[in-house]
Parts: sequence; structure tokens; C-alpha cells
Amino acid sequence: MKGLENKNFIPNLSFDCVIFGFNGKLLKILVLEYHNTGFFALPGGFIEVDQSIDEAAKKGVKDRTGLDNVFLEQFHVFGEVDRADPEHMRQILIANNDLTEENEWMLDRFNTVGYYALINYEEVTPTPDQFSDSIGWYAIDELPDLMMDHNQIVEKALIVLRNNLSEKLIGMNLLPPKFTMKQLQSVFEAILDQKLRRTTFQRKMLSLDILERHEKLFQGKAHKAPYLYSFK
Amino acid sequence: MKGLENKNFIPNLSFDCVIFGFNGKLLKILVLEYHNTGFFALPGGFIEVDQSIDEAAKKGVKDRTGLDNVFLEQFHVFGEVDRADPEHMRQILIANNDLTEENEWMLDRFNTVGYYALINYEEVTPTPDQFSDSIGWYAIDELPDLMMDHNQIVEKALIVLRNNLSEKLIGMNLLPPKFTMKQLQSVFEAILDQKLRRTTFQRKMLSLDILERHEKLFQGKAHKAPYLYSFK
DNA sequence: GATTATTGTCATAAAGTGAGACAATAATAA
DNA sequence: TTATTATTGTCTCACTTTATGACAATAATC
Repeated sequence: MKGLENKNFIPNLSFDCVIFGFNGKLLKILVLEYHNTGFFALPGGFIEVDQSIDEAAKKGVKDRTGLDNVFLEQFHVFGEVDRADPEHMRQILIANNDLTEENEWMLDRFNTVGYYALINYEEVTPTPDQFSDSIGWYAIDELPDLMMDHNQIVEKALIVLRNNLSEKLIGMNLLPPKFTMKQLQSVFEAILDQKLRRTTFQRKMLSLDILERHEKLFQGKAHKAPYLYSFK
Repeated sequence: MKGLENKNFIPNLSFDCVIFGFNGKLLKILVLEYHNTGFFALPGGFIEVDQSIDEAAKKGVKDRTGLDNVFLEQFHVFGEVDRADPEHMRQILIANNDLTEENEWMLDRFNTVGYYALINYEEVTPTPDQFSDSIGWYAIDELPDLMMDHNQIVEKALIVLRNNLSEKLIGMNLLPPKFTMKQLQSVFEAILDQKLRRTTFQRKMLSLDILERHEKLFQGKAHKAPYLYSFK
């Protein structure tokens, strides 16, 4: 199998990544479509015997997005006995001519560690993995039916993201290094799925003392030019 | 091996539990001491092939405490390659006369799912597992050196507990079904490791509308008797 | 029956948030 | 060149929440 040969993986354990991006309007995630099966799935993979789970997930995100140094955090382990139907994996292996004896371990029960990543949408070149022929951005409320329990994994990731948004101040990971206050507000609104009050939002963000204001203004629109900010 | 024979476990994956209790003054956790090795460790175990990770952890807590229906939640997966020194496990197996060929899988790399539990200290009868000769409560700031990365696991559990305390309102799980406002405040103070203001705390708790006040008062002290409350 | 320690509640001050007003200004239209 | 438009940065005032202290109520003890 391309890419998996000569590697030793830990059995019964995988990782799956909910990779969030923001296109200026909508919160989106990266979804793979597998060859000839019509299955949609989250980007994921297995853990090599001499690789930490974090390293494996980090490499997974790098391979699918080209990005290094991304905000990436595990959020939950999904450990139900029958969370993954082995029949799905069988069909994927068959579609790839990979249903060999040495790959049978992939049909076993799998526990998976869920990770979520926040990335700068503009910097990404999505790249399919060896099983899939397409990878693309899907708005969070227009996801296709995903394999196994991947829709639930996304749900849980969203809950955790919403909880951590204000507390950990991670929203800026979805934006370019320099951004306007309005862009930042849009990120919060997209994630929380609610409108926020402009003046209150601005006052709060500034009071947190985490933003650096740059004198260089963002111009090009027919109105007062807003400041650009970066994360301190 | 007593208790493990005839069972099929998932390799390379375990769980460990940080079981919190509150004795009225201090926040404590349950720690095991292993036979003849002097090793201290968190209660934990392996996951059977037809058992979810949650079920395994739940059973682990039941076996060590006798308690069912306990607040129990996973908080982190520890997946570093060398987080567990196989030499420790080897010594434990030797001390138990269990270092057989069929137990060699226990010497392999292990990823572990960390759980934390909050229990009513008074209801517990701590029970050692088959490898350990003692189990006992240790104050959170007087823990012995634990095996492997178990001290770090406790650290992380504490951080998560502190974060979730106010948000998820889980503090009452450390108390008997009926408790006074002062007891509840003591729990918060022990977990957060800081003094809280009595009137503010009381007003906040009552405003949350999660407590039921009972007319039956707690008596026995030389002052006005406080109300008893229970969780709604 | 007075004393003591602690409780339940209120009063006031301080801090934080909601909601709108208004001047400033970059591009566009006149 | 000047007026218009849309949006930004900031301020104000009302309202809500939190901090802090005061005080009466009361169960056991002296």
C-alpha cells in the first residue's frame, strides 16, 4: 500500500482531525472523499509505534494542509466498541486494491483520538491522502454524511471550540497574522453562531490586552480605514 | 494472573483514574501501592476488546471504591512514546510472579486515557487491585512520587477540574447528598486553592437555581443552624 | 439568661455590560 | 473640488453584576 508499507502502527488506535478554517463568512472544515466508495470522512490516520499521538496528528495536518505550526489540540477520545463499522473500511480497502492479509488489522475495532485544528484558510492547499480522491472545505452546517461516527466527532469538536473560544483566545488562529477588528468579530460570530455587538466586542477585546495595534491601516473600502491588529 | 485470565485486552491502551475525594478540609486522591516494589500509581487498567473505554474506566472506579453512578469523565490522552518505562511494569509483574510469556504485552508501549472522578469521600471503601497491597487517600499537595507520568496526569486532572468547576457545577459530587453552604464553599476553596467571600459565594450559588433548600436544619454547633441543601 | 460563633440577608460601592450617539475618514459620486 | 456614503473608534448613560461590609437571627454553651 502506497505510503503505509514498512511502517509499524499501533493497533486499534487512530486519530481524526477536525480542521477548521474561516473564509471570511463561514466556518468550514476539511473533508475527504474516498475513491469509488462515496464515503466522506475526516482527515485522520494511524500512529506509528515510535511516534507520539500528537506527532501523528501533527503530521496528518501537515500532509493534508501543507501547514506547520498550527493550533492543534486533542479534545476527546471516542472509545465505543462499535463506533466504526469494519465494512466501511473493507470497502475502502477493496476500492484501493489494498485488501490484503497484512492490512486486516485495519478492519478491527478502532478507538480514535479527536483533534481540532484552527488554521488560516488562505494559506492552505488541501491535499488528498492515498485513499481519497478529493478533499475540500465544507461549511459547518452543510456537511455531507460522514463515515462512522465522524459527524458526532465534528459536533463534539464544535462544542469544545465554542467553550474554549473566549477562554483560550484561539480565534485569531483562523485569521491572517494581521486582521481588522471586524474580521475578528466575524470569526467569533461564525463560531458562536450569533451576532455580537460591535462596541461591546471591541471594548472587550481591547481590554484583554492581547492585541497589538499597528499604525498601518487597512484601506480600499469607501469608509474610514480600520486599524490592523495582530496577536501579541 | 488473578483477575486477568481469559480476558482479551486491547494492546497499547490503558486508562488511569484520578479519583478525587474531599474530607471536609483537603482535596485528596486515591493512590495504590504495588506489592514489594514501593511503586505508587493511579488506579487504572486495560480495556477489554468488547468493552468501551468508558465502561472500562467505570468498572475500574467501581472496583476500587465500591461506588456506582459516579461523576467520571475523560480529560486527556497521554500518548508520548516513552511515557511509561517498561522496566517498572516488569518489576511489578515479577513481584507478583506474573512475568509470563502471555503477559509480555504489558511491557509494550502504552497510551493511556486519563479520567477524573469526583466522589463522596464518606461512602468509599478503598479496595486494592490484584497487583497492589494498599490503597489510600493522599492530599493533593502531599502526593508521593508516582510511577511513570502519573504525577503529570494528576497535574492535568487538577487543571481540568479547576476549569470545569464553576462551568459544569460538579463540585457537589464531592459531598454527601445533603450539605451546608459552608461545606460547598469549602469544596470550591479546596479545589481552587483560594479563599472565597462568603456572601458572594452564597448569592451566586443561590442565583444559579441549582440548589434545593431543605427546611431540616443541620444542628450541633454553638451558633445559628445553617440550612441543608441538595443538588436539584 | 447572657455569651459566642456562625448564618441569612440586606445596603452600598465598585466594576462590568448593553445600547445608542457622534465625530472621523477613505473611497466614490457629483 | 466638494458632498455623500459606509464604516470605524470612542464616548456616554443606563442597567446588571460583583465586591465588601453591616446587622439581626439563633443553637449551643457558659
